[in-house]
Amino acid sequence: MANVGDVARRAGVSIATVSRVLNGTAVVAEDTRERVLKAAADLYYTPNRAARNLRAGRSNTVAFAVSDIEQSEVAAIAKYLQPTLQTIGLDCILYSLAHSGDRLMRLLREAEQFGVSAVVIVSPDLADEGELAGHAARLAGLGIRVIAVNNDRSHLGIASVLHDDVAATALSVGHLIANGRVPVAYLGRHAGSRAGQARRQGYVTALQAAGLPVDPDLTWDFAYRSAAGYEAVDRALARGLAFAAIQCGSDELAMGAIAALQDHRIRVPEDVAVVGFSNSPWAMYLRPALTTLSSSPQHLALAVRDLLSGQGEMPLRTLIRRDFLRRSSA
Amino acid sequence: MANVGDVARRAGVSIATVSRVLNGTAVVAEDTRERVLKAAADLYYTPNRAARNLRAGRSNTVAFAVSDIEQSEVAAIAKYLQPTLQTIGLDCILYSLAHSGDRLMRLLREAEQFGVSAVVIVSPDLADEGELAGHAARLAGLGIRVIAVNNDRSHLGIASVLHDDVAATALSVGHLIANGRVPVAYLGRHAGSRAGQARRQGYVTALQAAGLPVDPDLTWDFAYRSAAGYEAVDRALARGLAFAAIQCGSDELAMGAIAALQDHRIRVPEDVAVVGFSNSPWAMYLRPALTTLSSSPQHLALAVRDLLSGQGEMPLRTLIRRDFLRRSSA
DNA sequence: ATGAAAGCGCTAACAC
DNA sequence: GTGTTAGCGCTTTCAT
Repeated sequence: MANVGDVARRAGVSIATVSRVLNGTAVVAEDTRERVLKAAADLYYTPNRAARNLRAGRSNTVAFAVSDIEQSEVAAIAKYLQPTLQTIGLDCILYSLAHSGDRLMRLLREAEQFGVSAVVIVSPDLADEGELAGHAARLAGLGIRVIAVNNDRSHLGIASVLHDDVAATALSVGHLIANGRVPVAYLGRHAGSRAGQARRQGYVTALQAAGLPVDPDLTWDFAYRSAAGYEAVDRALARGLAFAAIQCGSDELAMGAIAALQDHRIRVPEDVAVVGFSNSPWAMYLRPALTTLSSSPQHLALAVRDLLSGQGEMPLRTLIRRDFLRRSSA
Repeated sequence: MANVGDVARRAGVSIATVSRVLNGTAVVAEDTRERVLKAAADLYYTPNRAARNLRAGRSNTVAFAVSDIEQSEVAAIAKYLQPTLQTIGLDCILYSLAHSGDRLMRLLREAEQFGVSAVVIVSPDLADEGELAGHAARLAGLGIRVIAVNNDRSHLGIASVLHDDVAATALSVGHLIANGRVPVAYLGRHAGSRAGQARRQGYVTALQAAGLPVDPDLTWDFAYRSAAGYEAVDRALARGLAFAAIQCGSDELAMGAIAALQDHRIRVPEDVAVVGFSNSPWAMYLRPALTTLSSSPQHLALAVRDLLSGQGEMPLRTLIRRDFLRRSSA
């Protein structure tokens, strides 16, 4: 593999001139310039990343830390984030957190060693907030930016790009109430999840705005996956709870919930309306087609790019709206 | 950030000794060893990756090239691959191909520049085979391994780790036939997909083994997503085609297919049986619960790890079986 | 406008 | 058993 020395020799110039031409750092005589470019092309020269990084003290890679890449909204973000960041010369290193707070802290602790220039966290999981804020501040001092996506960590001084989940859930639950679908239950993990808390907050807001009581029995704190949705509804029915609608914290949960309802011979939407969250690609192909809240992974990706390419201050909070997508399930 | 020099100074030794202790490359007196370790710990020393990579001429990162991270089987592989490779000191750089052959070729062409030590391709898309084989051979010469996952590229000399899709589909279609669910249709992209071709091959094998004709009208070549599944079945019904079962090339397709059948008031499984492919986390929460073929992303990840950690020859083909998971849809 | 040379942090070959 | 030193490939002063 050719290096600057090879190119310099072939072009009959010094390595400094090669560097100048290739990086456009200084004015070089036109004919020299052309000789260098020709030589570089002839030799299929490509700069060595490790050497560049060593020299620069930076790495142009961001750690993309995800709680669970199998969740549809997380996968959608990954899909758009990688190509978007590539346009500004950044690579994405995938880092699976597997819902482990320890793994997140380890990543933050070792971010320097990892040699990343930024950490993008896509994990709703709760974490030791003091430790998180501490790491973020320390890394900021080292020039390593920490960004939270689809989760609000702005109160920790961490730049956060997210959907307005409070408003979204309030909008959706408002619709359910307006259509007489009461009482409304809320199904979603929130004890251990920032995003879950925001979503539940919207639910509570809508109930209060309508002057309805918040029944603790109708908030079911379960994980995001379909299995959890099934189990939650199955248990609620076993307890004899009455409800006319379920607002879910994810489409996967909604799918599990609908399965449980159908297994109990409860019709959706006639007997119980169900609303999902974040419009998975398959949501409109469930039967009944799933009513849900929209998701804009492209917008999230662009906002992250802007944060990472911007030089100065980063806005601490970027909010993206979700729309109510009415289909058949509610 | 502390470096070897800082540690050496603090421990009162030379940088070479620090390196020896930290890497265990040579015997060092016990007390010296301890002083060095203490100093390193005190200074929170962590080796600089760029320097290491530059020195070693390697990078310990693998490019994880995926056609579409939103597809459930691809996401599952990503989920297991990253932590598995981390155990042998490799990072995964995510690289979205977005089903573009050009992007794959660019990645292969620039793999050196990218500084990756291996490329793991998880893309069923067809590509220019000559070019692909050429790049793989060139990269092998440079010590950069190319591995195909969930796709057979072994005929190009590329080490491939995959499920035995031919056997899996044959098994499943055999079941359908044995239960009198004929004629069986096949729904899945195969004109542009290696994996799709293998799956269809299994379908043809099963039909022939049973002495049944292969009706070209009953092979529907559509993309993997739910929307495509819906469209395929909708069109088949509009054409008045008769069939008693559909073997699908993915669970997403099966979901779309079931929606289309139900919209046409055709009952699943009573009128038409439907089988998916690769057991998505949500497959058992569809109603009817989706009969499908199992998937073993953990096994794939382990096999990839073995290929990447092995020094000598890599087996050109590692096959992992899929089981028939009988649920309600067939 | 161009070249010589230093140095980023690390490892390993070579002394002693 | 330990220290000295060269050098991986690159960018950037500092000269000229």
